[in-house]
Amino acid sequence: MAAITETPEAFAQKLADIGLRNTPQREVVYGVLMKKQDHPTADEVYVRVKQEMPTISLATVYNCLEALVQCKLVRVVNFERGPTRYCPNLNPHAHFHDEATGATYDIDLPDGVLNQVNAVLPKGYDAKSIEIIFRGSAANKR
Amino acid sequence: MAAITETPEAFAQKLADIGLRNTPQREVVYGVLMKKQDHPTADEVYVRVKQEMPTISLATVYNCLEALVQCKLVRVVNFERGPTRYCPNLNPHAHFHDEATGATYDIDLPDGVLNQVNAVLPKGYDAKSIEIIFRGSAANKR
DNA sequence: AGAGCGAATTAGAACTATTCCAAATCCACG
DNA sequence: CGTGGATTTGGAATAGTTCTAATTCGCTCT
Repeated sequence: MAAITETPEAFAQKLADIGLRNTPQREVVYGVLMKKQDHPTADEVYVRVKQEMPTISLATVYNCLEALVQCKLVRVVNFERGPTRYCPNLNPHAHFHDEATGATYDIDLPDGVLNQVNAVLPKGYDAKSIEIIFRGSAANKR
Repeated sequence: MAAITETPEAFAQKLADIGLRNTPQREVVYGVLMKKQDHPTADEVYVRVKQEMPTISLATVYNCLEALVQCKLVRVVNFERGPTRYCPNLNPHAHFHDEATGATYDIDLPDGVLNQVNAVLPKGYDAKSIEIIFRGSAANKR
């Protein structure tokens, strides 16, 4: 499931919270991520954004993605060699990587599971976030 | 905990299993990984290996690491932008990434946990492996 | 409305990690 | 001991990302 859709004001506020401005470019980049939640690379985002805003540069796409990550509207996903991917789903979830197709699916995580996993940490370790990645095959999904 | 130390014969056999030869370079690279289990990058491995075998090339280090990954003596670890890291610990374990120091620690995983985590997968998903990454701070470790 | 000013954007250069390539070398087998 | 396939090597090439310097944008303060 997608995160709650942000109003333009809430979006601007999230940026303002960390001292950044809202800009048309940042809105469009965020819009593109929300529209199709498939963990695109920066390059893929660039291609999609250019359809709405043909003058945008790749450097700006990187800048916008970084801004969105900073203000916690987007998460970065790095589970293999190769380009970083971006994920606007903010609910607690794991990623399932289908090795046959290369597709990535979000797996919702019930509250309990993260606590159970967190419990394996020995004394002295304090985790701020937990990331879980499955690899395997997914039968006829999407 | 480290994986059980391989005998040279068992090491050669693992390679042979997938149709690769043993070579001095591959032994040295593996030895370096076993000696200091700190998730080095290919470059770091290269530096360490050169002390024992000054003529080795970086391309060969990449080749050897790839060979070791193929025959499952080493795991690749990719949890952030930047160079791939290599891990010779084959026991089921998670990784804890200390954001303050950049250090990575292995966290042993009791059997039950992986099963519990696996149970969150909806019908149709079949996971061959599960990777768990913690991020946070570790008090006075190592 | 206009000036000033820091933030954001842009294009392209630079950089890093990795892979590719072609030539030289090694090694197992007949 | 010669042949063939695998491996190693150094350098060139590539992919993804970050950096840089110049321009533009858009508040804020008159």
